[in-house]
Amino acid sequence: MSPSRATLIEVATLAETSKSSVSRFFGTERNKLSPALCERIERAAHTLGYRPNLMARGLKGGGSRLLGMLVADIRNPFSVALVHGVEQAARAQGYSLIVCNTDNDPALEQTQLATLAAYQVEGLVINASGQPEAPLQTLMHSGVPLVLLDREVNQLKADVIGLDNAQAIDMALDHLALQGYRSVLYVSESPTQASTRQARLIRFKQQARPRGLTRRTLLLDSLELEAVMPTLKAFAQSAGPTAVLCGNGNVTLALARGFQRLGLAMGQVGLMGIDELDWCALIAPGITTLAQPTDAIGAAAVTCLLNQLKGTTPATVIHRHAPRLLARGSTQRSPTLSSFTPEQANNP
Amino acid sequence: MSPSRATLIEVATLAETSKSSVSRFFGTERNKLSPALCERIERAAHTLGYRPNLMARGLKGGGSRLLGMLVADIRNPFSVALVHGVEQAARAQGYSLIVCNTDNDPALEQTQLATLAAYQVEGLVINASGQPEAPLQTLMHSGVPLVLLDREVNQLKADVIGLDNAQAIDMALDHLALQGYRSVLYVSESPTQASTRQARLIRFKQQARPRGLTRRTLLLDSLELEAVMPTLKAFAQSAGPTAVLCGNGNVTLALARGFQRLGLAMGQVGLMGIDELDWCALIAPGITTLAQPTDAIGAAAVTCLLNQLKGTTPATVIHRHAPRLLARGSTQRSPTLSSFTPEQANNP
DNA sequence: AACGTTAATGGGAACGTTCCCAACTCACTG
DNA sequence: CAGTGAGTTGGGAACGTTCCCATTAACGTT
Repeated sequence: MSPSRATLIEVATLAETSKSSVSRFFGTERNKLSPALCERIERAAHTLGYRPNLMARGLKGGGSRLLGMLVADIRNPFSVALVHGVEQAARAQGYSLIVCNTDNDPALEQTQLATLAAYQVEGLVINASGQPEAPLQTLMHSGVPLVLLDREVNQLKADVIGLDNAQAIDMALDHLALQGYRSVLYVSESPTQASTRQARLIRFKQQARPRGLTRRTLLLDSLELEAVMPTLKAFAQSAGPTAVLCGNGNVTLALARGFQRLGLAMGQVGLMGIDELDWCALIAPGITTLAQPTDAIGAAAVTCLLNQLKGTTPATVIHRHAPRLLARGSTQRSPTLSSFTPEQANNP
Repeated sequence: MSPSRATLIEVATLAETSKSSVSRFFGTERNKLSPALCERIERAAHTLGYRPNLMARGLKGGGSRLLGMLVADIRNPFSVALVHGVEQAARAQGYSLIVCNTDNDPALEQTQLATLAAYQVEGLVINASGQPEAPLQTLMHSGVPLVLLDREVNQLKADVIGLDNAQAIDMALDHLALQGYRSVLYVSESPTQASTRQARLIRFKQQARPRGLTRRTLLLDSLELEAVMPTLKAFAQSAGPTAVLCGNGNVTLALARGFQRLGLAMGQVGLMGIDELDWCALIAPGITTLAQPTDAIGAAAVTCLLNQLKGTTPATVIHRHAPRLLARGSTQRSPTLSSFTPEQANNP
């Protein structure tokens, strides 16, 4: 009834050879086989529809060819872009990716980590939501290669790959200053858990004044409109040409809502965000953003992982990637009167 | 140096018992063990930091506790929402999910399918990008439970779970008619590959006229603005209050761009989309959408899969889920003059 | 002609589990 | 007091691979 999957041995029998040879054929030693045998095996495998059982392979030293990835929030488009980059790079190297979402829940994160480990992944890409220092320490100690993506974990001495946050903040401030804004409000979600948020916030505090900008910050536990409005309202009425800088995509969304609710004209009050989103070019007059090179970051993570696996360090992996500035109308103080089009908005 | 993972046997030795008992402890037969033994094993496992090797378990009949999911386009927010729903439900049932993205590439789809099968997944959730009929047929035949998500596959006799497309189109048409539009343009990506697109298109063609609506369709191979503009321009100038209905989220994005480029006022020319997106409430005056219950759909898929696994069919799984109408300004012909706010826009 | 040397193959033992079956211990029954 | 049965426990054989080592054949070299 159910002709459950063919096995190595069945192929061997049909090809009139031994399991060793068939194993070699599907492994890395195909060149050690005579052309004749190769062809017999090929044919047998094909008629039986044979596919190696990766579980069995993973069991015996051959390696599971599996990479694990932990994502803090799979519904965040930025995270998804990272997943996409990592998956693509992994596939290119012959690895599969098992993705676990933690929904920003540190407890769930621990569970998922255990699960990933249980599947004998050969390497782990971690976009942490909490600070799972202990379990990761254990994992590293037991020889599992490990790369942190976007966010660091406290004391953990591991490779971290992500945006060059300092450069990003600098670029943002330079752009805002150049556009004539004199006072900047930096809005971020609570930076206690995520290293990236801290790094950006600190850099902002250091670098605003040297550029002649008055600075102010707003740290949010919730992105509800109610949490945003009072500060935004007060800030919009304060002195000097003012601009708001958003620490990530979610914040940009929240503030775009805030602007709309207050009837603020983007540009007149500047609005700029880190992370590029589908709709940023769409909302008139277009929201200026710093786009992260997510595919490159994902690929770098995989490269880094495989380097660790091989023990070699052939190509240097770039840990801090530069963002790309997409300048649009939301940081232009006096809008050109020509009608706005997405095309114009997409070009810096 | 690397105290690689503890094994069942090591735990058994430390607990001074047999591997059978330890296996029972971590399996489903813990109740067959005496409390004393349980505690010894518990302690031993804890001091050794033991975690069962799921690869080994998967090898011997115990089941891999792995579910596979194939996603057509992981960068589509709708797909991600489905992944989230499936993952959540799977976890609740003690299963892990391995997600493979096919980037809408049928060739890649075949590869990924093979990979998933190679990992001995216990069940498969397929959001097809092509028509991988043959490989799926094989898979089903070899006893792997299988559920199609959102899209059907030609001749394949398998459960399909997704939106009630007919109801969705009916709801959209009802809404548009009620709002006073008389002529509707339905825009969809090429419906050759995706059953969902076909179903919606057909229903639209059937149901528009009975509601007194003049109908027109636009099928797109590309979502580039150039492909959209001519038809949109012509349609906007045609007779009767006109409205555009978008077949999915991507199309909604493309048409929002088109409206903007032409300087069309949303509402005056209606705009409505299937799939809810972050920014639909944000773009003044808010885009009316039909939201899919993605979590419910994902959960239903898992339930369906597990029913097949158990052989029982306890609870009936709803295959056709109803959408939820989010009425906003983009389908309101004469905008109320009160200032637009997202809050108002979110309530039907 | 006897001897390495290399290339191509085959046979078994692992890998860490689960599952089947056997064995042992009790407490009860007849 | 043997016999039955349930409740526990242990021993071994799988599962489908890979890897190590042994074997064979073929080919030069001395």
